[in-house]
Amino acid sequence: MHSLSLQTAAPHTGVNARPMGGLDRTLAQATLRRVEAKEFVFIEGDPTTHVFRVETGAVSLYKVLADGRRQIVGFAYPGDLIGLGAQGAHVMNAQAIKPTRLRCLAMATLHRAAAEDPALGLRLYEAVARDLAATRDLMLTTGQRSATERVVSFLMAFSRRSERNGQDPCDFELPMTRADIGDFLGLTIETVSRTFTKLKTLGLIELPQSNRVQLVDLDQLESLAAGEDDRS
Amino acid sequence: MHSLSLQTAAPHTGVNARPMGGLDRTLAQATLRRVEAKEFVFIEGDPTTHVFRVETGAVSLYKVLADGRRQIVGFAYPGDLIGLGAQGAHVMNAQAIKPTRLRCLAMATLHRAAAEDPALGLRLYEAVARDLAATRDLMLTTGQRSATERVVSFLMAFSRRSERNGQDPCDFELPMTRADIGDFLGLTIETVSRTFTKLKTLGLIELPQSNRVQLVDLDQLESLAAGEDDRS
DNA sequence: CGACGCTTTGAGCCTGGTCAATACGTGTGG
DNA sequence: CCACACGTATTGACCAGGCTCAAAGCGTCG
Repeated sequence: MHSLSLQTAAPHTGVNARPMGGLDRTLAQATLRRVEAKEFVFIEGDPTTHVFRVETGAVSLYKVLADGRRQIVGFAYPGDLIGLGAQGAHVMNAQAIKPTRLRCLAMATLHRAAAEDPALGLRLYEAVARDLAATRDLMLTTGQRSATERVVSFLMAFSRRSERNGQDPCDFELPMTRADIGDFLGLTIETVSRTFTKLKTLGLIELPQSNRVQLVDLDQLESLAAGEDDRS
Repeated sequence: MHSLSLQTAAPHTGVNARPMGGLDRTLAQATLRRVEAKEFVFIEGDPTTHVFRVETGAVSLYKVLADGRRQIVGFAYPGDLIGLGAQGAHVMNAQAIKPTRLRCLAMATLHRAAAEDPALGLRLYEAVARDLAATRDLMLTTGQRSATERVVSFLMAFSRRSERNGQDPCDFELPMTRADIGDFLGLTIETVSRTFTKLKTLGLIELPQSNRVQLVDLDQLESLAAGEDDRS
């Protein structure tokens, strides 16, 4: 059980903080910060002074090219840590996609805590490793799957995440816009939208509102997602 | 300087082992393993018993979908560590792309060494963080860039890597096939090949042999790579 | 020399991008 | 209360970049 971590996940980067032990205690007394939708938590180039844990809300993590093209590399939801793994300066942007509350943990504090609690260092290591695994899964998706496969994979991953959190895996609200989904999956807004409509027409999903999704035919969606790599 | 790592890099996943301190000592006496081209170092699902450091040769790291589509998430070159960050079982395949020698380090040994040398744990953490950064860079490329931009980015990254290793940044040999490059960049063999020919026609590169590349016009290539995200 | 693996090149097609118009929802101000 | 504006989403028509299928080239090894 000293095993180095790594796990599966998907539109869930940012690291899930399941049994975070000592970290929880440390974070409980960390200062709370509120950010509005579209407000930045940190920006590329910012010195990495803090690590944040999302308490409520949601945050998008992305990189941009000089000409503005944007790649969202992950979304962080309640329980996820963001800002880990950056050395000196952040190499991407973290922007809230809805009103969000965050626990702010100074790097210095984190290091102090890690020095006292050797298990904490391992925890952080595992957190980053999990992020890495999620990012690679995403790469497999954006690099190899068709538009429909990508969107369905995304929905299924979100569904699993819902379930993990004890919520309905077949009826959830997407906190992000079509543009966010597109920049996450490497598609345009239009393609994302068209794909949603197609899935609705096929009777596989329902869209009571544009941000609310109901998965109707899980089996068929599963098969549309195509070739869940291996595991599972 | 307890700062958590993260750095830039690109077709260079697998983690570069610059000043690896205690790890070097540990690895120096680790057993050596030779694998032929196309031989596997480990396969998805294998128990993670060892971590490997590439001594000579090159290894591709990839995930596959059920239907065979393949995404190479990185290449490991001499000095790079592979197998880190996996928990219990490997989640991808590591396959040599040319005759390769590896140092094999048992997980148990690694943990023992980490217990004695606190800096080592940090090192491993940084290694994984660097991998994560490289993977995200790659995501930006495969998700947002055009075929030409991808191929040129790839070549430029390879060139930088050559330079880091004290070799000619404008004349190098690609150890991988067109298929590997394609599966790395999310393109087909044909597109990769056509793009190479196009760059040659434009007078930006030379291809004395299909695996040997000479970069002729660095400036123009640089601009073709388009929007180096931010840094730099 | 022939076989095999890798690469290059060609022709045609299709998925997804682009450009553009319209719809929808919410908040604001007259 | 309605008109309007703004941001987001949907839909349509068209286009093109990259994929597919197919046929040669080329190098290497037996």
